[in-house]
Amino acid sequence: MNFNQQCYELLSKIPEGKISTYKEIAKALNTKAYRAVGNAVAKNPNPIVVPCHRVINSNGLIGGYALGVNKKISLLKKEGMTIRKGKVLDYEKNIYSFI
DNA sequence: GGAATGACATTTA
DNA sequence: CTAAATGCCATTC
Repeated sequence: MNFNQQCYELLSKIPEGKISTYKEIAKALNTKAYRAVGNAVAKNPNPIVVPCHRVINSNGLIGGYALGVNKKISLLKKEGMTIRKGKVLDYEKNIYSFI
């Protein structure tokens, strides 16, 4: 239960125009449960309050979204990301480090 | 308490 | 580079 809250907290810290990966989030939480992170975000109760659409796979793929992948892509594009074939181009430059 | 699931990651071919 | 197989952790049934 608390684990999910931690994830949401980190997610809300991601600034606009930046993105993060499940692995990075897990690392920020000082754990290796990137799987659990994905699980936690998947069950996010408030997709509007928490910018969960800024989380993608470590290889740059969009992954999935509760409200639909197309919605996620649309949001990311709005944020300034360039997406090709379900993956974000130059995602490495826009990864948020969770300082 | 145990088995199954998932918005993943890494390694190998 | 793409594709398939294996491992992983927390949550849920």
